Amino acid sequence: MRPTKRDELVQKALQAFYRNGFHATGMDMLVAETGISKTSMYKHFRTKEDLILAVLRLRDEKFRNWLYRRMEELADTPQEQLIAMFDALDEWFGEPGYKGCMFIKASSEYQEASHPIHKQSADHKRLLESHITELAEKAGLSEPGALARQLLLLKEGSIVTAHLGSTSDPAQDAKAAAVRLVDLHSR
Amino acid sequence: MRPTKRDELVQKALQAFYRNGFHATGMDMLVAETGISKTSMYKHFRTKEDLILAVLRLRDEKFRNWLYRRMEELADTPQEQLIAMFDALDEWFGEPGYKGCMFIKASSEYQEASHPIHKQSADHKRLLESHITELAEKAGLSEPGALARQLLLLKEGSIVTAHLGSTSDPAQDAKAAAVRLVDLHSR
DNA sequence: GCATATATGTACCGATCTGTACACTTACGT
DNA sequence: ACGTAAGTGTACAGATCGGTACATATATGC
Repeated sequence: MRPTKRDELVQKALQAFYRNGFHATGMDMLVAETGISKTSMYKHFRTKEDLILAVLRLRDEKFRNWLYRRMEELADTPQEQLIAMFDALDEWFGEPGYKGCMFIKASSEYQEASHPIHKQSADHKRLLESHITELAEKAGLSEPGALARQLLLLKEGSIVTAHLGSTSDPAQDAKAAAVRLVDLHSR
Repeated sequence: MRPTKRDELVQKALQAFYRNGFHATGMDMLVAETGISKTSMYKHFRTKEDLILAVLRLRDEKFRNWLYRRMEELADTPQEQLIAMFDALDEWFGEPGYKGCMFIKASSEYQEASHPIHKQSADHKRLLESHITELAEKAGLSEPGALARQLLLLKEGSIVTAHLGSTSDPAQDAKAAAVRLVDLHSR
């Protein structure tokens, strides 16, 4: 029952890090953008790294919730939901402030596999894989694990491509490929 | 006919940036790692950004040369070469110091689409798309542009996934999907 | 031999980085 | 009414950032 300051900080820090990157966003900039004093920040989080980890936890929760819900809203059956993932992504790519995947960026700035930030980003991807695999199982598709991994490759590829100044529509390209792959696993 | 110092700097800076990231690699670290004096660096490049742009130019040249050549070495026909791209990627992912795609990382640290570093990273991806599209045309496959984009989504996805602590083998997953997609375009 | 170009080493500038110290204010529970 | 918790503002430490100044060394071309 204590939402306020700490959560407000994490939420606003999320936006700042997403917009500017992790190294490029200093604690003083966070003070300016959040209106929260630096003393308070360091009372809640011992280091900048701890704050980033909290930000990534929030992002993981928000993103997965959003994606899963949107997939369910857009389609009824598990098989159609797998395809609808790319319609959801398309919506995301079209948002004004779209700047790619926060976890890909985190792992780009903290590259060592042993780094906590890198590990937590990897956790996010693993949770996604579990969920998509389950969905492929529910859909009764063959080789659900392999199919899920392939669909997620299309997802990651489209996320990156949508951020890297593509002229085409990566989500639609990915969807077209996904339709074919799912079809091949449905018989 | 003046290879030496400048090229040596760019080459060693490439390794340092690839290993540590762009923001995280300071000019003093480059002095320590390259053995080249800071004065010399700033005689060749007016700013760190200029150096990074030169590094990305070198990376673009080296990477595309390597990939195109490897695809030709691994397969004879254009159609097989498209598939062989994923065997080449597999070799890359297995290298000791593999840390993902330098251009994805560059665009993660310099996110604004208008930023020169971001734009140059986008150029690299466009050059790849042209080449793969041409290859799909030579192979006589239907909708070569769409197929090329789909294969590149798999490529980018596997590059990211290989860096983000995947337990599976992203290049092989991508290859399996690519085989199916190419097959669907070959009739 | 000597000018010129290219390299080096070191010291430094001002700005910014993460993180801390300290004195002050506000709100709340009992 | 009063103690405690939580927040604020400012100033600063120590390190590092990108970039420069300046004096020196080394090589090459004519």
